[in-house]
Amino acid sequence: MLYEDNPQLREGLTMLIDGSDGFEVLASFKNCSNVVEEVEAFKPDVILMDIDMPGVNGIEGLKLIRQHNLDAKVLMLTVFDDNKNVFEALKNGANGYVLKKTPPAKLLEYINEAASGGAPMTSSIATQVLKMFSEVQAPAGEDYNLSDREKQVLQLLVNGYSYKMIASEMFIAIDTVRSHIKKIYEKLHVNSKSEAVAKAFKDKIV
Amino acid sequence: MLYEDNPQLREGLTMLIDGSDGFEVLASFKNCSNVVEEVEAFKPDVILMDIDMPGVNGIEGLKLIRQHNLDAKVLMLTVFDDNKNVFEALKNGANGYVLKKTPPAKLLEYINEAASGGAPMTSSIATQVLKMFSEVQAPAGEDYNLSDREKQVLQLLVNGYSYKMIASEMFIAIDTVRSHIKKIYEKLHVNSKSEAVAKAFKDKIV
DNA sequence: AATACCGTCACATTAATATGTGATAGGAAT
DNA sequence: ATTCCTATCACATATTAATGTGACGGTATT
Repeated sequence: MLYEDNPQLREGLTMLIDGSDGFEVLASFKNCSNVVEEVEAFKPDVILMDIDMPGVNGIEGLKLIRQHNLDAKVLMLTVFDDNKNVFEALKNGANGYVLKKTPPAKLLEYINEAASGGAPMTSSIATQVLKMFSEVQAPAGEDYNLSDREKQVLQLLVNGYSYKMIASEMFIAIDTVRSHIKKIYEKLHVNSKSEAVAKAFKDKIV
Repeated sequence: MLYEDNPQLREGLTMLIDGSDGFEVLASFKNCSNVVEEVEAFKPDVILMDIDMPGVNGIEGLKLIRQHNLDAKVLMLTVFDDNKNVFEALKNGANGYVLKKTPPAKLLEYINEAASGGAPMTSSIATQVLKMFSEVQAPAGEDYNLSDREKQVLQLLVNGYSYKMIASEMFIAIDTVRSHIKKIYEKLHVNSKSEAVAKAFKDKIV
């Protein structure tokens, strides 16, 4: 099934696919404004989905399809490999992401791959995807050198414990808790509980 | 360059690669215990890196290579496509991830792809990668129905502002800040600043 | 017109936090 | 042997935060 606003490209793709053994275009549309009904009606194996369409675009269409738990494979098909759309598409459960400049033979291969549970991606996209992964990585930034005891106190702070509760949880005096916390603040360069908690999350200390 | 502990496979790969036009194995090793020196000495374009090796394994080796900013492409080569290793490898900057069962011709193609800046992946791996993306997605959990003003206050709390500071930042009385915060606590089902801050992070409200 | 929020402010009280200044003891490193 | 760090505890004080109760005007919905 095809979603593509450009009539020429839509026809071109239809001819390519219909003209190939084992492939058939069930239907094609110029945007996703009725995507749910259409997919339910035609039950395609694979949907070629353009992103940039007037009206309801490809990303929105993809979301709708996934929200309704329709089990078609969705292969995003677009001119640009801009970071934002790639990420949006992938995190919303696209099954692949290929550029329109893909040669026809390769495109058919990709459709097959998507149909059989693969994840076809143009290599420039795959590279981007990998880059996103390595960027997700912990910034390996400052370690802050929190001692074990300090980490433990911070953990309890994050969990919303008061000083008193921390003291009884750790079997130490409340004043000891205080001094740990003071040390933590120094090490994290903050001066309030909320900042410490926020930093603990941001820097993945906890 | 090859890192592979199994001598048979090491030789087999060497023969395959050396026997192919345009390919050459510079060196091969049975683990990564001296990976940094070796990579610096041979300056390979692409490294085929087994993961499961005694001593310093492939993931560790990859980390070492990236820590030292050596610019070789690293293509992970492994028997299993287990989730944990895939994720570890990718987030540490692997350039590709292929299974050992890949047919020889395809493997050479993958090496080429890696060398030219691509991101070759066995399709089962690519599928996993996509799955990880969609899992990263916000759980679209509870909305908590915070009003605009409440969100703003929460944001400032997260940034470590005191009530007084929030009041002056928002040009409202400190008592108004108090009442906003009380409302926030009710909506988030918490009863302290740190819990609210923690929840704000966990549920990506901010 | 009644209801339900939102956003604003006030007063009062108790609990918790932040900060300063020490002190003691044990372990690790030089 | 000395220094440095961790972990523990104490006392004191000022600031903040949490909670309760109540009020007023505005907007949106029904």
